[in-house]
Amino acid sequence: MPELPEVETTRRGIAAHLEGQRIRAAIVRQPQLRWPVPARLHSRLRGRRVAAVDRRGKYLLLRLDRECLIVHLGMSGALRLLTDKREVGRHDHWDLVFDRGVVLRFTDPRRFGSLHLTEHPESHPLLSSLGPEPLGDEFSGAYLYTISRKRQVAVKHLLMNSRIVVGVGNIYVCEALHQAGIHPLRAAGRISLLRYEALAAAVKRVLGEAIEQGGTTLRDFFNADGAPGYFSVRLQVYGRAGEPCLRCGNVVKRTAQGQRGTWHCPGCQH
DNA sequence: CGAACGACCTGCAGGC
DNA sequence: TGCCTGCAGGTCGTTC
Repeated sequence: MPELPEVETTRRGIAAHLEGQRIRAAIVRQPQLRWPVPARLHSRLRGRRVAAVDRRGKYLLLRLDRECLIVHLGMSGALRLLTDKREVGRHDHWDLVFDRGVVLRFTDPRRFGSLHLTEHPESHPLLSSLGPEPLGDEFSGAYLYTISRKRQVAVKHLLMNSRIVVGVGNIYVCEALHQAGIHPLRAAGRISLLRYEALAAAVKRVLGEAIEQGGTTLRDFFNADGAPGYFSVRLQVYGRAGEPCLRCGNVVKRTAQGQRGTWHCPGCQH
């Protein structure tokens, strides 16, 4: 499900409601996620106050007074804020219960999501070797150009490597490469600085616009209020195999790159 | 070191 | 109707 815009949409949906609130209970129904949920979560969290809700790449950081909860939504995960009693579904794996009946509920059919509790998130193994944020100043055409020299990997895979840059998943990498006119299979080390500047700008533009639209809902993404995102209608290539390219009119192609689908326009991406 | 691939898990659409 | 296959927004660990 979620790439950076969906995670950021979730963060914005829950932050103001949770910051300053105390956790009254933690309920774990299914501890077998991508990694086992920390043991004795309830006793470790009860009474703790949420100081802030931050994001690093696709990880949400619920900063408590001392420790930090690291939440990843995996492929199909979502967090919702519930303000009234709601029936517990088959994939509702954990809840954090706050005052006045407010519940933060994690739902994840495929269970690729995760929950960690740590005192030092910045040095946590999951976060310590992440690359720069795509919307920050460190991520630029010059950065991509420098880091990609002599690398044979396809540029699509370079952008999806979280050590290079975080938060760029399969939807938005296809969209950004299309906007920049770059073929997804092109070797990363054989792309000019000028084209990388166009690509970095495209990444920032597509992610920024998707955040404005509340993310992309393909099947099952919903925000903290249970509403879908509205970026789907703006997708230019992702999922549009056989349809005309909206820029040049050629037929959009779907290919397989590794195990995953890649969509591109043979007419305007080289 | 870089690159390729399998692994984790469930749900759904499509073909027969 | 039911069974099978392939596909789905992520990313870690293993192998070459």
